[in-house]
Amino acid sequence: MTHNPSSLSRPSERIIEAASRLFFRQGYCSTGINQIISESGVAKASFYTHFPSKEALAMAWLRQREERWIEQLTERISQHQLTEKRVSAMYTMWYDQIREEGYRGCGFINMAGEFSDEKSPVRALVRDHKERVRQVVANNVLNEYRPMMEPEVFDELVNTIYSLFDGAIIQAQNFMQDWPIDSAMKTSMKTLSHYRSGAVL
Amino acid sequence: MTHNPSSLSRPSERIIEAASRLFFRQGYCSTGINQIISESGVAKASFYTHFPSKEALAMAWLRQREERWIEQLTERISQHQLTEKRVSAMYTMWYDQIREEGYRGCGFINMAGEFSDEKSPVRALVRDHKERVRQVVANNVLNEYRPMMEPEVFDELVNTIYSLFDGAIIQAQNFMQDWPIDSAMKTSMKTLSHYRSGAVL
Amino acid sequence: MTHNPSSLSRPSERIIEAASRLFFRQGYCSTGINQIISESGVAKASFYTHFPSKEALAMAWLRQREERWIEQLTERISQHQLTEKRVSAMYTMWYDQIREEGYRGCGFINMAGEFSDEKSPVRALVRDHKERVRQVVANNVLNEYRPMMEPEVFDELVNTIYSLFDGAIIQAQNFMQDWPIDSAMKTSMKTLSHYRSGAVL
Amino acid sequence: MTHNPSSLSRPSERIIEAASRLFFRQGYCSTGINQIISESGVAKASFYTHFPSKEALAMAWLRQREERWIEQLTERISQHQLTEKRVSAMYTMWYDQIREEGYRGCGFINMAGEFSDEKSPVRALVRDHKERVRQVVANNVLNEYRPMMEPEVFDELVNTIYSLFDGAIIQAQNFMQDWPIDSAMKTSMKTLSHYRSGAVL
DNA sequence: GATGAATGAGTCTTCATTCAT
DNA sequence: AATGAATGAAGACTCATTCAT
Repeated sequence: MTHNPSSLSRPSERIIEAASRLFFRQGYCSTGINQIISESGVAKASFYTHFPSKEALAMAWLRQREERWIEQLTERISQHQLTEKRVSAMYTMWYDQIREEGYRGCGFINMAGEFSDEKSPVRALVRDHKERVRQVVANNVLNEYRPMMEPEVFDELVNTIYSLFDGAIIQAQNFMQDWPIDSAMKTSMKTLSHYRSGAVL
Repeated sequence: MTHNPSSLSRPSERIIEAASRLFFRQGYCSTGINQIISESGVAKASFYTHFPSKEALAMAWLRQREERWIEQLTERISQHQLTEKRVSAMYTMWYDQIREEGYRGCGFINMAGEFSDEKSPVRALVRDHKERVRQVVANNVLNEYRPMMEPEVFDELVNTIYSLFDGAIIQAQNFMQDWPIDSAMKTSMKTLSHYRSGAVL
Repeated sequence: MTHNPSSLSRPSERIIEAASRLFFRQGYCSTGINQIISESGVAKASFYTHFPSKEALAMAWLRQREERWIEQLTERISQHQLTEKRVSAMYTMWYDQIREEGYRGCGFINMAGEFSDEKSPVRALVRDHKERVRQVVANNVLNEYRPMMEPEVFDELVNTIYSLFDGAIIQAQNFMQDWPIDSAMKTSMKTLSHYRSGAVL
Repeated sequence: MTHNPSSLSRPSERIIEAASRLFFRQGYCSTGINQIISESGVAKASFYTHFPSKEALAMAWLRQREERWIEQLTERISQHQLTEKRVSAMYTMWYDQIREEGYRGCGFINMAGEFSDEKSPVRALVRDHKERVRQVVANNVLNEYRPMMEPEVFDELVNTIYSLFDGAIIQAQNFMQDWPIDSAMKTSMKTLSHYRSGAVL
């Protein structure tokens, strides 16, 4: 019966949807509660019946983003059997993002940058996210390689691929160009083949 | 009458000194003008006689930081002849930083994260800085390798080393641990040897 | 399912019980509806089915407090026959209160202080309470003295004893010490003996 | 050159003047910063350049009131030599107040009632004020009696007179009538004569 | 060059209350 | 009778900036 323009019926969903857009594009500090409520079409007090604080909303958003992000990542990866294809699937995810209007890099990293206290729960969320991505790299992307080498060597490989990935995201955000992604993908491929060939042992 | 060691004579220096500390540790948005003037001991109006705006102060700080940073980087690098030693000199610079109380990653990247408009002059400064670091990698660190390979291959090498470096900084900030630095250094070394051995041709 | 000792079955009772605690300890203005409903375990809308407004709740609480207070006072007084003992019974009631954690003086007086409009029904309730206490002093405490003196002298005695009592309560709250109670009790005793001896006639 | 309607040139004075009126008449909680700034004609931010918080303003007001109050009290007392006249001078001060539009009792007591935490600096101010009044009673009002009796007896007398005084103020506020003042003054006089006649030794 | 005072617009959050179910 | 959701108005306070001296 309710058909408002933002198309999401439940207020808390509309709030998160607005926060998602605004926190990601403008940053946490630069986005005020006023903007969030005006764009989500709820009253200020209504906002606070759904979220105890602005920070709590940020965390709700990050949790949702985490869920969807991991879901999308694993789904894309699972469409390939070959490890190399899986690695490149990770990067093509970013290719799509980077082309969107107003690319802003990794939402998690950006949020962490605005919470200087490393004990902040937001920082913990970001750490958890990054750790989970690392696990996806280990268990879903590179798992085929695990039996081929010593555990510490495998861990080293995982860390390398993962660091290349993160560095590329940052640099792509910084330069607003593709080459960091390309470069990291190429290096990742070479690294893979070297580890596979046993050159690193 | 006040002669503590950190008190600098000229107001504008004291302001930048305070901004340096506060912008880096707390972030740009989370640091108010009031805190800056109170910690630098100047009157509010005096601040605005030295800097036209908060953003201008941020830029002045970044320019100073850029200068000192490149200076320190090139100096450390120039103390070694061997390329491998030079690469490891880059990383040891971060080892020192990461151990300081309240490590906050790369000040430039963090600032860029708070200026969402990619056309902002602050963003330009950050891009310039990162580009300049890339040039240091190419001209001061890896220059010995340049004649050994095709230009595009050399560029690829530079990008790889540089991306590994940036990724490590981010992840060290995120996890507040050493391993990303270690991992990136190791991978850098291997990458070097592979490129040197011509395996990548 | 929740069966803690302080949980009362009927919602309106639980609400008054919470209000009693909170209004008394924190004051009327400083206590929000939210805290009252959260501590009484009822929904916000349920609160308003039982009480038309926050002020109405305050009045309900004061009425209950009035009832219990007078009841307790008269009961304590009635346990003694001697007028002096009865007077001291009034004060020992406060001795017990003053030793409780977070003594806050007279709940009625404190409420009156937060309702600046003297025409407010809350103010009327407080006036009624104080008048009733005065009547207890006249009819239950000092009644033995009434036939001994002219009516206006008796009224004077009643007012004196009662004012000493109220002054002591205020000062005990202010200084958080016993001496005002002690002092007022002593003076009350002396006053009694003087009036009895006819010195005041 | 500046002749604004509120006639006080300096903003901080205008703010305290407004606060004085509003805090006293409406109470602390019921008076918002917005009302204070609108009635004193300063911008919100200007308020906060003069006072760090609402509570700090309340304290500034109480300090000013304390000063003026003690000043006025001692001056009135000093106009009489006879102890009985001095005591009655204390009470006539209240007679004047009580007749003003919107009598609200003792500003200090009312403030204390709104700060439930007895460790609050406001509470400390109120305690200090009341203690100072007690000292005025001892040193300026009853000092003539001091050599006539044992120290503890004198203290007892002081406490009694002072408690009668405070009780009268509260009750006058409560009933909005004169009789508590009359009654307390009469009792004070009798108490004086009894102590003087040595009846209490 | 330096400064204390002033400011409009904004910050996040809470208020007591009402509505639809 | 009970409730989860919604709200306009107000709460205290901070923002980066400007002005008169």
